[in-house]
Amino acid sequence: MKNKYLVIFEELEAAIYSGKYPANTTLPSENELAEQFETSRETIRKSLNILAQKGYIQKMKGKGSLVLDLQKLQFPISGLVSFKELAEKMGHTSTTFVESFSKQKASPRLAKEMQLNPDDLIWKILRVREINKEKIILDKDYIVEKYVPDLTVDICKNSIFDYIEHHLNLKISFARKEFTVEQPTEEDYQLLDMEGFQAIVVVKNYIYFDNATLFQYTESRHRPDKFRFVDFARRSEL
Amino acid sequence: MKNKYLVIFEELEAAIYSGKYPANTTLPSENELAEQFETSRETIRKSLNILAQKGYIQKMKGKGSLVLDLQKLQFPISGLVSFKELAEKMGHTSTTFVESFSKQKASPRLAKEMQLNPDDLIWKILRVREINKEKIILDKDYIVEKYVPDLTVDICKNSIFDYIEHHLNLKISFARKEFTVEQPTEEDYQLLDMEGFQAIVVVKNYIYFDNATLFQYTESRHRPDKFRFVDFARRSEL
DNA sequence: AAGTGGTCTAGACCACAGC
DNA sequence: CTGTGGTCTAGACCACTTC
Repeated sequence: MKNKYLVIFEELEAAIYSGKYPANTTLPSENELAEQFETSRETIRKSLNILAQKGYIQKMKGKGSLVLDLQKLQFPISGLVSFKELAEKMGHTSTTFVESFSKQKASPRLAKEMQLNPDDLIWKILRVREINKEKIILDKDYIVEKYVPDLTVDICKNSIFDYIEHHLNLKISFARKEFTVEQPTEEDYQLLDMEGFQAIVVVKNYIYFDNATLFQYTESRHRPDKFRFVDFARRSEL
Repeated sequence: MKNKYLVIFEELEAAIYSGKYPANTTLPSENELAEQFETSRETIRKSLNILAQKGYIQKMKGKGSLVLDLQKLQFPISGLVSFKELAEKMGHTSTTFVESFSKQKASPRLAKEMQLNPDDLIWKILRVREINKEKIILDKDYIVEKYVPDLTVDICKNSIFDYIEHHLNLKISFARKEFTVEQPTEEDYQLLDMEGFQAIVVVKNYIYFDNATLFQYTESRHRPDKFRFVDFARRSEL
């Protein structure tokens, strides 16, 4: 935590949460903040841009940086967030069941979808997520073995993301997500508490490392009544 | 279009599309680009950051800016994109039917959801979107009348966004989107070609101006088989 | 006219990759 | 060691808002 602009961003974020800068007031001007934090204006601007991008403030030319109402806007569950992080944020009791766990050669279909060499091995993991005693999510993970060689069932019971980021020290950089709604398969009916629902929300996730290599493909299948995705989007100017 | 960093972004974007910078090669270094475009490195960095945010490149410390494969990643339909823009991008023939169009006092429920004064008037617009001869999307728009006073049926047949941005010259700034899957209502069955589907994808959209005032609430109801949402997300580092 | 945020500059030092 | 991108600075000018 040494980057000045990140430190300042976090201080301002905390200050907004604490009520030091209430909603519908403006932050001190960029020049004032630069003085307060003993830094240059460009650095302050970097911090403010993160606040804006995350939906804390709205900058207005000639006026100032308006603090937005977090209550009103609620909180985006967007970005790359793992099941575990999410469940904890919501304060739910959750359990993960590892239904199957194996290492195998990629099927031709998968090899194509993940752009693998034909002899690359992949981990194939099937997990069921239970929230409040209901089996609601089916996660199918396909992870390139050569990048994440020492996977175990125990790791899968917790967070694979956590293991990759903190134990292997690999940086997850970006992901492409795709949302669709499909007919449930036999597998869905068998493994989840479908309660008569005849649709399933499928989130396909292609996850990339820092160096732009695809290392994981995840298909998350959610019971439709329990699925909710919130996004905070800024209008791109182009 | 006078901002240097935007001009440079667009040139680089075009160059990537044209094949001048093929996938899996690196762009010229920031110093080289600064020379080429006769500008400072910080300005170049602004342009490159937009490219990265949009998924064109991946920056790697010590190495360079890698051009990503657009074919592989496909294109995100994310952000705030109107139905019309979207249909045109996909190359589909599309029609919009304005089912109803009225100005009225906001219902208590809506007034609360949109944080309005009890005597504010709103436009209420019901539109059905037809793509390839199938009625697939039901759009319910609620627009605060005092911000957009002169709405007409003709405008609704085209793009309301377009009207607001280019004719009223108001700046749309950000939106909060929420995706859920629900049971279709009677209205859905009546107005859309539901073909036996028993679920509907509901996208709730709260749209804000530049000055952080909420001016429009839109509920877009999609037939589940025709719904697809793609997102390109960078891992936030916090 | 004074204050605000938006852009741009020319330089500096750092951490990291690769030879 | 050199070259890369990442951070930071101190200043400048501009467009916009407010008085």
